[in-house]
Amino acid sequence: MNLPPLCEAFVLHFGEMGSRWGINRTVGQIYAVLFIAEHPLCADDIVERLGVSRSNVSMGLKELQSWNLVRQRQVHGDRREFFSTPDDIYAIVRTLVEERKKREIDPTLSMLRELLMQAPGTPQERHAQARLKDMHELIELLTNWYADVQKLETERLIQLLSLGSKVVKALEMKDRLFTVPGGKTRSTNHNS
Amino acid sequence: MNLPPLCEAFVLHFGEMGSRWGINRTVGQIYAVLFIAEHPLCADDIVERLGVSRSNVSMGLKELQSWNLVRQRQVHGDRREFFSTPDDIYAIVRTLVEERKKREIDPTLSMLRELLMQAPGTPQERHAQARLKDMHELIELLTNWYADVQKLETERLIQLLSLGSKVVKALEMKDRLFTVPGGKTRSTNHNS
DNA sequence: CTGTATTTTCTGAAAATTCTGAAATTTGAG
DNA sequence: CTCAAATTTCAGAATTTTCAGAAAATACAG
Repeated sequence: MNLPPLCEAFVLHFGEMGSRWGINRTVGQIYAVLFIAEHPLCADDIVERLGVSRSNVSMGLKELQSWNLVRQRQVHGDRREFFSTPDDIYAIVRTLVEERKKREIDPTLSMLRELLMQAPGTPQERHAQARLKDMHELIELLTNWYADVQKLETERLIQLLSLGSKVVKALEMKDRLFTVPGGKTRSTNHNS
Repeated sequence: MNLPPLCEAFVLHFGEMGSRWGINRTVGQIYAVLFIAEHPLCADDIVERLGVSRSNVSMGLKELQSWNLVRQRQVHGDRREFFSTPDDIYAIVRTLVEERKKREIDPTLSMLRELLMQAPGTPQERHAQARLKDMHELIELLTNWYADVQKLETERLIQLLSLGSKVVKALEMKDRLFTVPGGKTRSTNHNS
């Protein structure tokens, strides 16, 4: 691997981590190299840095593009294609979450919905449906939260995340302010 | 696979999904079977339902236990060991997040911290460190949010998630209430 | 302690995946 | 259009993962 030690350490770790996700090691490494690169790189730059075959890099880049995690760029006066990751790391995370949702959550949600429509034939199926219903509700709660929060501009999102659970206390205070003294505390609704 | 159609569909899907995570197909299926089971199951029950080898089930259960995703239970007057998933699906998700954090995020954070301590030798390394710093800050923001929110009881958590981004508006209102008219709007701080 | 039920570990075979070099295709300059 | 540079596809080799069945270990009743 043709990289300074610090870069190499990062790339190796990222490769390992990648393989704990569905992504294979090389694809993870390609991404890491692009992430820390000073300029967009062409495929042969990556070959040189990682010491893997040209075809392997080609496949890896194709995979990363299918995830929208790398963009293809033109360098003036150069016929080759160059690749880079977005500079904005928040944008990267948004993409990552979006894509994983699309590939893992959405299909699961449709599966669950479909199975919940069926009439259970046995007590075993009836019980299974009850469990599936719990799972479905939780996933809906989470995806609705995500869909909502995902619309915020980064600045707002950071604000929200920084607050963490303090939000709950803040809202209690607000509730107290707007609730008739002695009346029942107005509960927050549970819709998206 | 010896299961009613509805259960089988769920188990198969879960197995597929499992293999997109690091988990292998059979382990995913074992989990699914336990998740929808009416009672705790012993290893042979799982063998019968999934039609895989006894040894495979043994390995799979061991793996799931290492993730704290299944618990081992005793059935009165039976020498065999039985397994089940927690009833509370929120608890399940908490465990899942906790374990993934432990295995993926925490090691990444230490790696990043370590590399950020090093003195960059080349401009290339200097630039890499800048990128690593961005990544480190974002991960810290997210894990701090998680650490904070994770402490909430489920009821509160649901409340918080249900609100989604409406929280931001609510807080703006609160800010307005407590800000001196004409003064600069007090910004919310960015610490955990 | 003995014998049986149960679980775990081990081993090699089968399956899946990752990866490479070669061949085929695409792209664009001249 | 022609040619060379660049990229992609492909077939099979190398590697890794998964899996079943055998063997070993463990637990426990009597």
